[in-house]
Amino acid sequence: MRADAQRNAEKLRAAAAELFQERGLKVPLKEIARRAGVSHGTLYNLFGTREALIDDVVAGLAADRLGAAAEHALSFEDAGKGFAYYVQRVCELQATDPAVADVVSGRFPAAECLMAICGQAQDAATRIIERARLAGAIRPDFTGEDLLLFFGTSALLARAVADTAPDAWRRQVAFLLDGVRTEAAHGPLPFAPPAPQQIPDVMSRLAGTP
Amino acid sequence: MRADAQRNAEKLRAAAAELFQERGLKVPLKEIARRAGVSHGTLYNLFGTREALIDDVVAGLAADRLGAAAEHALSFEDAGKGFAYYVQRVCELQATDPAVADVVSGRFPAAECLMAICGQAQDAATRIIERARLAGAIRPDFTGEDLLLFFGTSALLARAVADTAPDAWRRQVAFLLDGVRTEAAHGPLPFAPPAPQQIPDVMSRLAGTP
DNA sequence: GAGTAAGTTGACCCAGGGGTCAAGAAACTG
DNA sequence: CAGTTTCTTGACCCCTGGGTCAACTTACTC
Repeated sequence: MRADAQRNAEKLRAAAAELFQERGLKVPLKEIARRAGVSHGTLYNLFGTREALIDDVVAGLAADRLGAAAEHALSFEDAGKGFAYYVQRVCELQATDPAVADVVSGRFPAAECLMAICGQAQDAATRIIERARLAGAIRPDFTGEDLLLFFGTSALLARAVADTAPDAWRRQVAFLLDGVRTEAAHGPLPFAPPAPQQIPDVMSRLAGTP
Repeated sequence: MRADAQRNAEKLRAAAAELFQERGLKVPLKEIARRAGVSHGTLYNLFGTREALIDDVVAGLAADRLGAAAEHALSFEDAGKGFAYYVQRVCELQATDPAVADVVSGRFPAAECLMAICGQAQDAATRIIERARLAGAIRPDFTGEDLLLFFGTSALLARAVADTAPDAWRRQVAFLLDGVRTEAAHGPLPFAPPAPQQIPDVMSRLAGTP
């Protein structure tokens, strides 16, 4: 590979990393090229497909973060607390990084590494749930699939509220946790709900252009 | 208005009603015209904007359904049961009719009648929640805004699972209800979770082209 | 410092959706 | 039935995004 190609690939990786993190994995490729200061032809030339770029730029990072979350969750003495930590942490990652949200949601089935990560995350989730269930901390009929669906909706919510009420998703997480754990008590809710006048904005983002 | 224009408007209303119900309120207008057997120019001519068409075709229907749900919810002796009914019923409406889902989500802020309905639904929700709270059936920190956000995510989930696991959303509703009510007991979950092999499909729909 | 291989560019193609409008067709009206 | 008004049509414009490729530039090699 020629030196200038190497440089361009680097510029493209940097631009992609930025844009993926800002706006998710389906940012227009031409925009990535623009930010990298390079023709979009070059992007296609060096990476071929969006999936390859994603695998190259995002996969490792996402794997690290999700892996760390799972590991930490399993290190808790209290399996129930570990479970709660995991759910919150993954949602937090999704909220702070749209790219991670897209990874967890499996939005790009064609990106190989990414799907592998997705699978690992799912396995981790299953283990964490199983552990909490055996400890009697969560209802026995809660499954990994339930959690994944929740993550999917939570990712969308987090993105929808990001500019308006960036912590609104935390309340939904709290409802889920309270709906799933066996202990009766409701903990106090984190943060206030969005103000009524924020709702139209948030709702339209939720359903609108993702 | 000329007789043929009247006829065409009727054909367009019918086609729009069908397509809105099948695929939600952001179906391409040209497709509506195509199904009506009419040029898209005629659609623009007779209705002007998508919002006008929506107001004309969907608003009344949605208002009726949501209104009936609210009314029935308030007719329950047990305020907590009324609340649970309302949440389930609204989600059910969203699941069976993408158009209603879009109405509840406020996806089209420019459609006047529709926004009015949205406001009414919100008021109803607030009343139902307030009643349940006063009866001590739900946690006191749960608000109408929380419920609306939940409806927003639930609409997306229901649509995502529609073809694959059409009742998967019911479990998330159950988690919410259990997370929100003051009684300790978890009811049995409605339906099984989606099968693991269904998850990729569902997740990609959740995040994918809405 | 040529010659050659490698890489870059931007004009170009496509599809899909929103929207407009001059010309032609159809329905009323007297 | 002719004249007038209303309505319809489909070609046309816009835009965004994905993707390709011939012609040009640049870097490496001898």
